[in-house]
Amino acid sequence: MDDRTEHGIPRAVAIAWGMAETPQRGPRRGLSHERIVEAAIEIADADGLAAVTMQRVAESLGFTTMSLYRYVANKGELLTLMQDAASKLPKVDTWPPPEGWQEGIRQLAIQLTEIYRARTWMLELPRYERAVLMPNAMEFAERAMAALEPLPLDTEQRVAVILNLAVLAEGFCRLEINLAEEEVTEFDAHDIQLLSEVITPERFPLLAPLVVTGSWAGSPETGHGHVSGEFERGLQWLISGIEQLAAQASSPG
Amino acid sequence: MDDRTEHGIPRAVAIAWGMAETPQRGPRRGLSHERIVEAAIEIADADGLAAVTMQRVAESLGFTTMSLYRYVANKGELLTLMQDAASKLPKVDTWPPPEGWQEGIRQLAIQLTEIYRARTWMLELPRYERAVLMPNAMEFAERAMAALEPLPLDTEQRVAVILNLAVLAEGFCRLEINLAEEEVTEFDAHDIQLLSEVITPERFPLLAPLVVTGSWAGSPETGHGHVSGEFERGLQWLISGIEQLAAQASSPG
DNA sequence: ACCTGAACACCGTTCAAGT
DNA sequence: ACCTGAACACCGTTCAAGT
Repeated sequence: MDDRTEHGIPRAVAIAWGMAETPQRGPRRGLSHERIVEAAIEIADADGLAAVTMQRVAESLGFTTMSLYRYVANKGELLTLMQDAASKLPKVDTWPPPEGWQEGIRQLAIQLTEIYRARTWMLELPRYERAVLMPNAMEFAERAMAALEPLPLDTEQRVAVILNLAVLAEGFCRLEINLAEEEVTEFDAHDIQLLSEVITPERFPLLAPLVVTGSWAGSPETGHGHVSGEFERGLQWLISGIEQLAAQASSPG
Repeated sequence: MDDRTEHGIPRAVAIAWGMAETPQRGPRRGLSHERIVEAAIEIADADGLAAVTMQRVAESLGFTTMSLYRYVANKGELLTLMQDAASKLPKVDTWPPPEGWQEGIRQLAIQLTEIYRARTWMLELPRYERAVLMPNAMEFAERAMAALEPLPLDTEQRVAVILNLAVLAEGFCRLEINLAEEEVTEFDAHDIQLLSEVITPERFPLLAPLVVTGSWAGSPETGHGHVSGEFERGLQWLISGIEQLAAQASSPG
């Protein structure tokens, strides 16, 4: 099975949109794309992405490993489908929110971070196991477009807002998880003492003091080491940048 | 070999700073951390990250696979070391640039994207094979701090700028590579026709028209599909956000 | 058309042994 | 202390065969 359809569209995109025909004739057909993806996500949720092997996914469904290959060209395709399925935004009663486009932007950003934080395995997926044209990525973009509608921006500007929003949210989640898992967690005074032998004021005049005080990559006990404050600032800069642009656009000259 | 030192510092960090003692006594010692990392990077540059196996790295150095494990606790540690070694910023004559902090910020962002674009395998590294305290990450932060020095910001604000800068640059490189490799490259009118059957104006009233015209995930022939314009906008929003903050700080009240 | 079973060509990593 | 050689416990994926 090739991982492209007869067209330029990746097979995973076609499957996600339900465009990959799975004919009804023949034996049992106990399996389906949906069931396979669902089972894989359950395993990732429970035991992490490394636990998602073709064997284990199949086993959890009561089928042979090889039966999966009738539905999926390779493991990467399955991962791409998992990524999209896990990206489903929460239902909202009214959209965009009446508080204004800034609130809409902010809510979308927060919803993205909640998705990633609930499923950190999503940020462990290989870079290429994602596609722009998947249903839930489109849904995100559509909601963002709706929130931005009252603004006097051209298409490219709107697209830029959406991409920056997504990049910021994902990037800071990644950073947050890295910091939580890596060095920072178990830092103590002794470690900092040790690091300060190489991170000297001579070599890092501006940064060395911050490392010592814990302001840079600091430990949780110093009140740093979480990065959500920096994310909110970035979001605010994005929003005020858009405000400025909108003001220019509506009063030209 | 454990992947932590006796302290909370990850072994990879200690190695990168030259704090992991490799005693001189004993047989040949033909190997070193530097040579191993260098060899691994050469392989990644030539044949991609997937080609970097312990066997191939060792082989390219003329040693047994297992000899590597005397220097590196596991493959992940090697990947972390590769990440940092490949993150070396270009030498600059004068820093920060005399044109002002905005130019400094911009130059740093561009330098980051050039590093990633030259070595796309860096963006394929698993999320956890990165550490904040590695030498070249520190060097980046130090340069950014130097560029920001004239500004009346507090420490947390400066840190926020640096993190947003890094997140933006990396995120857009990732996006750019995804778009180049994935669906977009080989899109034609027929594909769009096919997609427009599921991406309908009913379900995606604002986005569907953009997909048809190629403004969203468009093909190169329509002039879209590259994302550097959106990155520059984000960078500009970041910069004007900082300008605004700085103006507030210097004229309080 | 759907699923199975056996086999292949890899991985990273262990362990005990050599010098 | 440094390196080797053989072995282990996995992977994803192929292929030919069953129903």
